[in-house]
Amino acid sequence: MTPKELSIKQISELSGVSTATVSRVINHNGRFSKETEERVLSVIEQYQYVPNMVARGLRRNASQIVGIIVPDITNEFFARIVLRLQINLFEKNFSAVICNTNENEQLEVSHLQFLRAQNVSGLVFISGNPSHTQPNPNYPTVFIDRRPKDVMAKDTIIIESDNVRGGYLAGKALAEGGARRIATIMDSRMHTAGETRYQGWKKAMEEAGIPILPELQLKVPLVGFNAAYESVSHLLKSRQSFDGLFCGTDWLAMGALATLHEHGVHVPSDVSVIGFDDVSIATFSSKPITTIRQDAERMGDLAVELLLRRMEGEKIDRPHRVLGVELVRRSTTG
Amino acid sequence: MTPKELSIKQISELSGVSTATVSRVINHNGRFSKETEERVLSVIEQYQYVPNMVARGLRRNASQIVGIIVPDITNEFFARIVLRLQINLFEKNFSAVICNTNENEQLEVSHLQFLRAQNVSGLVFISGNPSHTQPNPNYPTVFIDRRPKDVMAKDTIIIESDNVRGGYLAGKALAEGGARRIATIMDSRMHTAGETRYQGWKKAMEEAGIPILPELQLKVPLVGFNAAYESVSHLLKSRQSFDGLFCGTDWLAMGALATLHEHGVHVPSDVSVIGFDDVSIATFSSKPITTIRQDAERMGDLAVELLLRRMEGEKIDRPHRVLGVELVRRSTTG
DNA sequence: GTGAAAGCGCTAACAG
DNA sequence: CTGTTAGCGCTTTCAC
Repeated sequence: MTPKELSIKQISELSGVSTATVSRVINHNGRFSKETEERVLSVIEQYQYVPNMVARGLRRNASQIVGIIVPDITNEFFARIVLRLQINLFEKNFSAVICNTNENEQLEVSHLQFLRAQNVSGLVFISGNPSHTQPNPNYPTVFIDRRPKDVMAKDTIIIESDNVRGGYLAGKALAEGGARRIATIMDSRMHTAGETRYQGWKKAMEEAGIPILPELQLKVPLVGFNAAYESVSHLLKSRQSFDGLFCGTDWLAMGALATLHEHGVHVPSDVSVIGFDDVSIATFSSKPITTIRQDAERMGDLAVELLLRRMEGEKIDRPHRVLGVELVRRSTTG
Repeated sequence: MTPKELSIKQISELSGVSTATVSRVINHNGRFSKETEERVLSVIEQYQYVPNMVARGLRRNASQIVGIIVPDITNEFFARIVLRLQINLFEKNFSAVICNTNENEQLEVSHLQFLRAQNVSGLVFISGNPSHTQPNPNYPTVFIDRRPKDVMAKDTIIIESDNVRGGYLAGKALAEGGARRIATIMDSRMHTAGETRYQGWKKAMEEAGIPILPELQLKVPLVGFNAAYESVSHLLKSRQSFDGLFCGTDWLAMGALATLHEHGVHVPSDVSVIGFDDVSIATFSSKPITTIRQDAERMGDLAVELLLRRMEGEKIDRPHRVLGVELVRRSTTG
């Protein structure tokens, strides 16, 4: 079914040289004369010949493919990262195979196996765990957003936001806004990103002398609107009072805001709310959300840079990069 | 750099048979005994052997890769389609290479060439033009959302929403809401999706006996918030009065809503607004948007089904599929 | 500067 | 049922 493309063989015949020479010309490997080069190049141009990367990949044991593992491409924050990855990779002549895991470990394992079969040159985990398949060959890998659970080599490439600082900024803003009974709502899977945000928040609480009330620390299994909606709704019904809420993501904040609104709780006068990520909903929500901004684009850029360098076999000086975050004040805080 | 995986050769040695037999076992091609099968399978299991798809692809002239061309993965509507594509493809043992074109034809051509080099088995264009590279081999292809410009074979697979009806529903709703001076804001590139929406809207206008005022028909080069914001702002300043606005996408509606709000124009009492797509912002915007819902998921599912069938060489009975749309009433219409 | 030939990992005739 | 062999398109020694 797939149409037959013409091969290096035909090009070699058409230009009256051997395939070896054509290959050299294509790869700028020298050892050919100016004239042959021109001739070959013109034939290539004329016939719109495109070298078969699959064959090259087989021969060189290096496809030009990078696998990207992401929980959900539909999540804007991840999509923004993926977009940058794709753009940067393409510029360097790599293609990106995207795999959505939906946070499902089982699925992640299958994807990994699949990527292995595709002989990918490298791997990018966005907010994912590296699956623990025993003989998981050491592909050049970079982790974005979430640190791998397992203890890993010192030179593991990790790119993440300064989540501790993000949590801290959020907690501090809430405290300075006068909140004293502060709730949090976090992803219950408590990967490092969530964990560290929570740590930062705790630090801010300590500094402000605000007690951490266990009954106000919500955990949700899913990271979306509905989970927060229900969880906060439950909290409200249990008559726990609170005047501040730190949400692990903007969408969690959206869900919370919806419940709050329905229960007649006014934001920010009754309760101040802070999100995380700064995706577009934070700007355009009915009540624009005060949030912690992460630089998704920078993450994507950096990831490709480091991955490519690692693939070249270069030693990465600082494999663990922590990117700055920023508090963006909008309408959910006073 | 890429780690060396073990090959069919080693597996064959390990299990004391020829590579041919191993291959047969792997591919369920019969012609081997129950015992050899078990032995080979157990070796494969034990060593976690994964056949190299690159080599197989080379030999069979059919990679297990499908190329996806999409303007912008960051656009939720497209992301939702891509997600379904990826999930469905993976289920059938295909991987998806995502290429963002940012609506740039030049870039699209490069991507296509690249995919050609990767020897993809098929192509999915989401809202894209098939580039007009002359010797563009006939890869099995499906178009989603936007019809290719060029005249194409009768059996071209196209999956799109019933945009005419969508535009019609929007126009009708606006008219029934009492609007008489109705503006539109559309993508100026006027691909078929936008074009047909506009046609439907015109039809509704005619039916309602509402004149189409050229000065109220806005075109924007980009499909985002800012473009609409500025365009509508300009319209407002020019003192053209209008009481209805049909937007080509929800994000266009968002931008319009923002300007309207800033100029003290109340929605929906002064102006009714309708969007298109029904992405999440339509639900969660400060003013939930009345919009035309498209079924992105269904598009993705259908696309994979038809693409796979085409790749199998099957003849597709109805290659042009038009999916139903639905008016979702929210707060921007009375 | 150029070509012949081997081989990447796999599949598909073709023999037996 | 099983093995031998050729070859997919390309790169890469190794000769010349």
